[in-house]
Amino acid sequence: MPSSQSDRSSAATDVEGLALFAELSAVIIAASVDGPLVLVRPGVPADTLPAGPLQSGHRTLEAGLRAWVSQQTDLHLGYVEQLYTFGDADRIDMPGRGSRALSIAYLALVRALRASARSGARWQDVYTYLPWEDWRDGRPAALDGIEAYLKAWAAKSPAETGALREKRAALAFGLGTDSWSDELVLDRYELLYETGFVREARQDGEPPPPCPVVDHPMGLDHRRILATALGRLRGKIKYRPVIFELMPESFTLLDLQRTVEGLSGVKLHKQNFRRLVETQGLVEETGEFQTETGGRPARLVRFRREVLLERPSLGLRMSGARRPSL
Amino acid sequence: MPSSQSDRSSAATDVEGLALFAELSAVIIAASVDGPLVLVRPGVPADTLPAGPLQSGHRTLEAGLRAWVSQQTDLHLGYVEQLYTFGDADRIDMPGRGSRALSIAYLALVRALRASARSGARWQDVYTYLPWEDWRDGRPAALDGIEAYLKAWAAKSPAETGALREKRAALAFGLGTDSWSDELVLDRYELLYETGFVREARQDGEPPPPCPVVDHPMGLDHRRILATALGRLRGKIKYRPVIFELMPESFTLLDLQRTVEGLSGVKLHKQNFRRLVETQGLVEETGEFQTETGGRPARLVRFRREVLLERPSLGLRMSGARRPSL
DNA sequence: ACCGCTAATACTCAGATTGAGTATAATGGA
DNA sequence: TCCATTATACTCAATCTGAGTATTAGCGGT
Repeated sequence: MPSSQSDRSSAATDVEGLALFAELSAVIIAASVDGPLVLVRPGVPADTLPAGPLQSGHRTLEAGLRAWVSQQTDLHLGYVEQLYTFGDADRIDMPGRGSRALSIAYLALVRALRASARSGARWQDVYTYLPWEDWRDGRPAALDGIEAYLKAWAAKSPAETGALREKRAALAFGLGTDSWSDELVLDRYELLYETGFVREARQDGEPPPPCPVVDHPMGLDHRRILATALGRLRGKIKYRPVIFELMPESFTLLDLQRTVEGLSGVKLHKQNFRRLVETQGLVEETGEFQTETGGRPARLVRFRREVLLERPSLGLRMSGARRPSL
Repeated sequence: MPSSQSDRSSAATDVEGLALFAELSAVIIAASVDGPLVLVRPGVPADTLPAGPLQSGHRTLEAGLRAWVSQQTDLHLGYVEQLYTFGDADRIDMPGRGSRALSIAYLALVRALRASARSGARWQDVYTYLPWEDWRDGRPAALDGIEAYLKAWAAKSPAETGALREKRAALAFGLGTDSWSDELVLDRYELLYETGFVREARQDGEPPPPCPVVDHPMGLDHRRILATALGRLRGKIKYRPVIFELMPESFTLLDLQRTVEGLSGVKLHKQNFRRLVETQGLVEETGEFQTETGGRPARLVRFRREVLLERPSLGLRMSGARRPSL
């Protein structure tokens, strides 16, 4: 029986007796030419992320996660980072009084794209689940419905809170302005959850929004976890060279740019992007060329691993993030 | 009995039967004129952070944390954010085979400084526990010993790994260069842990480093948690206006600067700091003045809360972080 | 009333960084 | 050979940054 090891205050209620269950879940991201992919286990009511319970054989949480992933997918995880621990009492319907399911979510980046047959896991476009996050081809169509829906939601409440709601929505979705903050993924998701726009937020029988909703179903709170992961990753690539965890050994600068664009969901200014990569010294030439470019052949470069031991904070600050022509 | 709710692969070992115990712990930070303070429960072998077990009455993790803190300290938490979940099997000596203690750590910022009598909790200078992190009065004395110790540690291993170790240490502590990265708190701690410099990393009987070690004892992995919190906070104040969670209703620009300097552990260029705060529109005048400045009276300002609803990413980018005269 | 001390506030300026171009160089295919 | 296409090089103004200098307004003492 576990008991408090350092608590000296008087706990009013049950110090013992909460049956805990911890699940390790992983948002595994890979890059494709069309954008970021996430590994899911396709399921009948909804897709889910690879996950498994924490076991006594796991010396560390990360080791446990790696064990589950290799058991379920044949994939070797490179970069792994802890994302967030979810533990609301209602995150799983009726887990039973006195028991609680925690979910410790991790973000992992992989190079390979071999979907494992062993488990039936499959790579899915990240934006299948978060279609309003992709601005690479201009304003996402899903935003029309969302914008109207949020306006109605704001109008539905008294003036005071209505104005506040309006502001929150405007901030998260850049309404009214011409600025889109790529990192606010979680803020946007939570707004859509709060308003009942995404399906997992609605009770049985509650009507869907009057506009086409394109949120491919995900189980439990997995869409929230995915949103957390995407937001974190979009932030991280700006100050740490994690993007290279997704790239093959050698690649062209355009490959790199496409990968960054896919993740951050916006188009970048090509010349400035190269300038940034070059001046930061993030890559070095391999001496080889990629000829199937459709135009002049491109130098193949590789990540300069030494930068990890030179300056502590180096990433792609995304200068020249430009709005796709409104 | 909890059981996996979404697992379809064959778990090799015990899917059930791991007795879990989750502790909610809090790094509660407040500002004083001399620098940041952390709330601790002074203890005999070592100080510990306020903490308590997750209970079934806690609807959310954050609610549970707030409940424990108000029970133990009379403090009202304002800003709260989840930090990290620690769960290595060996983080507590021998919790028993088949049982595991998780610690879900939170960072909280408070304005008030009333240490609660109810629990005997006390405010302590953050740098009591991490003395090598404070560069406000020039290079911290503790670094002399650390530098020598790390050099010896690197030399102790074969050339190959030795060089790597040297680089890692140089990167984290800015050895050789004149740059100190305030955010690398956790990297530095982990290096000191790995080398056995901090006392909690040493087995019984293992000799302490040959230099004076000034790491005031902290229980369990609480120093690691504190390091995580400080690093996160140092990063966050640069792009989010969280610093104002530590400030009183009205304050002078110098008060604000001192608070930022205390947290980030470096001195800033005064004129540029003000320029930044002003151009970002982070504060507004109250019309009143602070006269006990020792010189010309200073305007009292307050945080412009509206900025939270204007631009999404606003903080004190710490331009003009200057090295204290080496 | 004046002096000197201290800190607040205002203004300056060169160098670096950014955002947004234009210009030129190699390919493959019609 | 011309053309479409992409890579790569170079330019330039606007802005941002780092580091100053200059001026202002209190206080305490004489």
